[in-house]
Amino acid sequence: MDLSDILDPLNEPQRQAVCAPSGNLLVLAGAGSGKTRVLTHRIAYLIRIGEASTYNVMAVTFTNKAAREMRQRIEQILGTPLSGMWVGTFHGIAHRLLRSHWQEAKLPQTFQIIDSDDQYRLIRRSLKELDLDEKRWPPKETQWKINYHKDEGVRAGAIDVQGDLYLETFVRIYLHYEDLCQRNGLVDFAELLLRAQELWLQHPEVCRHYRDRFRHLLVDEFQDTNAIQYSWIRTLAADQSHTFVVGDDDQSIYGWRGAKVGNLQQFQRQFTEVELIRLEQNYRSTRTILTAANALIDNNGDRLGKNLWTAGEEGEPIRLYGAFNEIDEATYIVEQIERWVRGGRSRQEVAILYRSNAQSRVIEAALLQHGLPYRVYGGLRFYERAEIKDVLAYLRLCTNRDDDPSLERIINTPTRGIGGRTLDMLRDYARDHEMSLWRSAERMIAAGALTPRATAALQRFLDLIAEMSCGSEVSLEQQVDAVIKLSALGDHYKKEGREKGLSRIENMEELVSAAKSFVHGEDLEEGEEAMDDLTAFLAHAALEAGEGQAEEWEECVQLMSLHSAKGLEFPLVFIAGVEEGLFPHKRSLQEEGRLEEERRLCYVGVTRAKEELVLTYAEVRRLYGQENFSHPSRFLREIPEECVQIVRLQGVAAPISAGQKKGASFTTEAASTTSFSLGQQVTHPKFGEGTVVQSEGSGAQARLQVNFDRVGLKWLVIAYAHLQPL
DNA sequence: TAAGGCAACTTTTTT
DNA sequence: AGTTGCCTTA
Repeated sequence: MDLSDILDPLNEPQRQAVCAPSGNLLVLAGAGSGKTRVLTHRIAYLIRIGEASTYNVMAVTFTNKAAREMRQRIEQILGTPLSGMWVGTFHGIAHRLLRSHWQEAKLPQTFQIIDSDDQYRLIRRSLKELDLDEKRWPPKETQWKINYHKDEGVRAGAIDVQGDLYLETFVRIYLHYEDLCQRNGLVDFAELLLRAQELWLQHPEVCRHYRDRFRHLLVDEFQDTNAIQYSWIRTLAADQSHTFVVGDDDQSIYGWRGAKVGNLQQFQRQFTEVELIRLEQNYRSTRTILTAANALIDNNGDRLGKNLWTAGEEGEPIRLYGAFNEIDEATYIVEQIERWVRGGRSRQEVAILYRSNAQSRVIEAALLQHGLPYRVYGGLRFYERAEIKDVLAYLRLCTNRDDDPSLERIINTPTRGIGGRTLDMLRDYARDHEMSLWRSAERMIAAGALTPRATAALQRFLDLIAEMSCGSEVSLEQQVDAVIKLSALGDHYKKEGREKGLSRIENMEELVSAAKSFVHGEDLEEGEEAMDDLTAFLAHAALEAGEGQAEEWEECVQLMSLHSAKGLEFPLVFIAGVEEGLFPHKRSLQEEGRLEEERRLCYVGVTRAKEELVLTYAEVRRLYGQENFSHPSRFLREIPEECVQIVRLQGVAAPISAGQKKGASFTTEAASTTSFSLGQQVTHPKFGEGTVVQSEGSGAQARLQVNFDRVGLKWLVIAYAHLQPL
């Protein structure tokens, strides 16, 4: 048997992992150490040597993108399509199970998946129905709490309130929400996993079936699994499956949303005879970058331990630029990118990373000013746009009339004379008679319980939906098209103003073509043919929200948060805003363990860089309309000096003219022969070194505000302060 | 019913 | 600063 195409591209530890005998394996894969390669080659290997067929393998990832890539790469190696193999996200696979076993899972066959926006609306509705004040029960927080419990595998009924009034109320909300979902046939993201887990536990015969089948389980990014995901895998694996887990505790950055780094250790303890393999050879970054990354992460305790190394070159030093303000910072970054491009390199190779999305604005402005094309990751995705969600709501109502949230969304969009009064009456009726809004509308019309005007408007709406639900005779594409035409959403959005309305209409057209190219049923198994095209399309829309922008991303500088940069790599990386308070973020300092997570985030950022890394911070940053004075991040001190080249322009005022409204590059000649300018480095006999950040007054009263490295902000009268320019 | 004004937010994000 | 959701007013 020829295994060379699978094994030759691997180094020793990688090969060990790929060829390990069937058992439980934990691969601790450092950044850039070829984790995906190991995963894909492992699967290819198992199939090639006949240890498993595609039918026996389940591979789980966190994102659809990762799942797609994995499938693609394995197919490439094996040169054959992978039918029967389950490769997908936790949620995607759970969904698939629930579709096949909707009865055992106690779901209606037409159940639909709701995204967090839909969930938010449902929770607000629950609060309203329970007569609870949103001030006391902020919907966002309540939503977070419910999801937290679900992620921990805890149902409302399982919470012991112990006479705690607050907790008791929370449980009432949680219960009500669960009830609402059940009655409407709706399943939120966390519910998918929880239901799937309960399906295993309550139906051992179902569980046994899949256990026998999936003798090989592979899980990517294991450090990101939460409690329910872990126990789901644990339940499925039992002691019969071989579980191959890949992760990196140093890249765990999602603790704040319930991910448990501890699951890596837990896996080691709970699964039988876990072999541990470390991948430490890095194929991505220069030695300098790795030295910095290693030193940085070494400040975290409680690690599984790992040291990245490379056979490659030392490379350029990491550059550190201390900007005067965020505008100066952005200008510096853009100038450096221009230099890079002048040197014959491509814009696509450059990424600008930041801790919080709000930072992108200033950088975008600078890029725009210099005519550099860029692309910002994050933000609203395709299926999350209002107009798309509107169309989807119509479609969902076509499949399931009892979907109240969808009905509420579009009953008066576009406006058709069904106002708040009518809706309130509908809601009351629905609640009193425990039925859906749709049925209530039918009944109330029949009973003549509404004004003639409202009755007519409602009837028109009911007829409209009936007209749209032409059933399975027409194609998916035609149905989507019909909904858009009949709903008159186009006209509705046209009123919204030229630019915006036009793009919304384009998006709706895009949805039609998405429906056209949507193929469902390629890889169907027994019990799955029950799902019709429309249901499958709606599930797809909910589970895969789509790309941020479908626009061309060639030759663009990439802007994104540090979180979304995980898993990517770029020859030139900027990390902007490396300041105390911003990175590490001040809100992470309150909570236990969050600082370590921030450090891991920094580690992730640093290890994105292949060739060059530039870190920047600003002395003054305007954030939320407030000027903030800050200090370089502690993380900067944790990077060895010999890796870093400091590029602050000494003794010369930073170029602050751009956008600085008043006092641009002022001087204070009157008080002293020495002049100071904003951003200038100075030294004080008592306070040490600092930066001039603000000025006030003139002549003998002229004062300067200086941000000192050691003692922070001070106002000083120039005439007495004995400041020396550095 | 629709528009306009005002107050209250503002870490990170996938499914 | 800029957005977003809520409430008032026409």
